[in-house]
Amino acid sequence: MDAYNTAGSNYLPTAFSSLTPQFGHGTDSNSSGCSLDSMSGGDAGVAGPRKQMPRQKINARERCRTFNVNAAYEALRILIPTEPVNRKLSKIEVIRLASSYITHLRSTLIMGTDKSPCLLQHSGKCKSEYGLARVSICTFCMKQK
DNA sequence: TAGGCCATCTGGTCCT
DNA sequence: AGGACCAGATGGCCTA
Repeated sequence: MDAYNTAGSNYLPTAFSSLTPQFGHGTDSNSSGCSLDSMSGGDAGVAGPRKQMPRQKINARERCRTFNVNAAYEALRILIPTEPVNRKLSKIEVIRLASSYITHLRSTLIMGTDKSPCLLQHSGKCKSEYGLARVSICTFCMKQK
């Protein structure tokens, strides 16, 4: 299931390999280290023979956008506890684990304990705010011993 | 080698 | 009109 990990650990985006992306503080989506000036370089030679000017610009902008998306992923990624600690999560793992981690933290708040709060909450004593007793196995509860 | 993950390109759509 | 966003296609890299 979660067999995919660490695969792209040292995967270096070709267009950004020279940029040394400033991951980490990507809360500001506009200023997270991507500028068109620095990346509209002369690649993208795929386009037609001559009319590549507008296409290059669009491609560079899209690369910039992808860069910002990845910065946001990275910002989220570092908030998620992993095992081992430096395990690189894929994007889909980031989304899924962030979701379950938020649920876990919310259960911690509600139950007032960090000892398997999700299991306690779903054991029947306490239902969610919507009255639904969700049966789920919390990765973060299981991790604690 | 197959499958997973990813970056990039590209065209379409929506918004300002 | 130009920019932002999105999804599909494509090809490369990496691991089992």
